[in-house]
Amino acid sequence: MNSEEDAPLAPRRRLSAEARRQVILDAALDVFAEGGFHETSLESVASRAGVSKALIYEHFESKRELHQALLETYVYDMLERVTGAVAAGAGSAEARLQAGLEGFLGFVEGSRDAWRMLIRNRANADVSDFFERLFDEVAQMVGGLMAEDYPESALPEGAQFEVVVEVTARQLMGSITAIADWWDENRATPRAQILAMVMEFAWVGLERTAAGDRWEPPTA
Amino acid sequence: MNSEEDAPLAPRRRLSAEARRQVILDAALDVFAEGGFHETSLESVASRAGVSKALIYEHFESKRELHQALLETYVYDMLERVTGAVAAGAGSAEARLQAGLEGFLGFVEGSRDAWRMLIRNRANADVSDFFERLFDEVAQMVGGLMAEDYPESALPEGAQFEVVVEVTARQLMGSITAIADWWDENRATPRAQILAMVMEFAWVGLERTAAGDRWEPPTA
DNA sequence: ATACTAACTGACCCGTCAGTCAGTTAGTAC
DNA sequence: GTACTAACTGACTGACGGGTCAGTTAGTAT
Repeated sequence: MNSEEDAPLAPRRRLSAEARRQVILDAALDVFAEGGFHETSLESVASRAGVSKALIYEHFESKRELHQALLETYVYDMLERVTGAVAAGAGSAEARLQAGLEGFLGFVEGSRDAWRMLIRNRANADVSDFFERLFDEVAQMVGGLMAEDYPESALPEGAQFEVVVEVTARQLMGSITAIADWWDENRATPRAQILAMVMEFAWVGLERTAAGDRWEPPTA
Repeated sequence: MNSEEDAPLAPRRRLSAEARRQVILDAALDVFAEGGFHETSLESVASRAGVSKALIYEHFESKRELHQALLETYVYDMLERVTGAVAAGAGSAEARLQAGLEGFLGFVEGSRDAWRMLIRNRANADVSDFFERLFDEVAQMVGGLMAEDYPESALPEGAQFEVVVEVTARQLMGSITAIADWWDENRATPRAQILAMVMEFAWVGLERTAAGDRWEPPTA
């Protein structure tokens, strides 16, 4: 137990509007990261920020707006990191995936609470909108990758190319978010190892799918 | 709009305790499948069941107990399907994964609302306990698979074998649940196609990881 | 000192919801 | 019919939480 005041716990009296707003945002991130939107009361945000609930309403119109302000901040941050990394990456799809992943893992590592807030609130409509945006990025990358090599002949019976892209991108995202989720609670593992494990599992499958390999049910 | 009464909407008057309990459970599954635990009121369960809220308390001690009764039912159902299929599957790991997947997809297809209830309530402690149980099954399978072939030399620097198993199993589960989630809202795609796409993406990576393939960062 | 403004609060309102209880009524037994 | 039981309900309570408002007080300007 630290008898010293933890930064946001005692920000006593009369800050500028700007500064107070930030204190509230930090407290809210903290609290929303622990539970879902509905499970979290504004009162708990207020007490975490060392401030009365009424003051929150001087800075935000509603609980939802406060929540969205947080999303906006971190979502842009994260999308930038990922798409920035992908765009800056060298030409090969493998290098681009790697770069995007590194950007993503960097975000999870650096903004632990923000990441928690996102996964703990997956059910929230605003949050799932965000994941959809991120998904679009991933799908575009996968689509680009597959468009290069994927032979018509590899399509499963009656399936459309777009469906294969979509499903593959969903799986990729599913495995990556699952690992980020796990990593968040097992920080001992260094980032480079996580990256290697994702690439081993996901890249291999992705590459072969993109190249048009088909899986045949083993004949019993 | 169907002017006929939809099954659970008009179960008028004086059922046996047994039968009424079932009506309530069905209604609850329906309603919990739409939103989270906290977002769903008992009043809405009651009106869905065509019954007063007080009656629910004749059959269940609390909202939580009702929710858990649902989980218990479907969780056992699902675990049985998956582990049963895995156990019954032929010897090869590939065949066992395929069988488990088929069991899983069969559950998602046949118990749509139950599956929705599970993913919409992922944040709920009871539900995540369930996913952990399912994960244990998957991890055991992956562990068994890797134990056969995985060469010591393939371990990333300083990583433990169990970590590689755990992370690989998490990725596998992540990609499978992501696809089930998508499939739930895109039923046009037949089950066999979903199966093929998972096997193409996930099995390939899994197999190679298990065999000890290592991913090397491309030299820039 | 006085006045002014903007940060800040305590106490309140009101809707919602889990959970309770005193009864009412449908079915059954005689 | 009467009596009994078990299914069932309406009207309630108490807690909680989002949102409001009439003020109070810290800082600043003159």
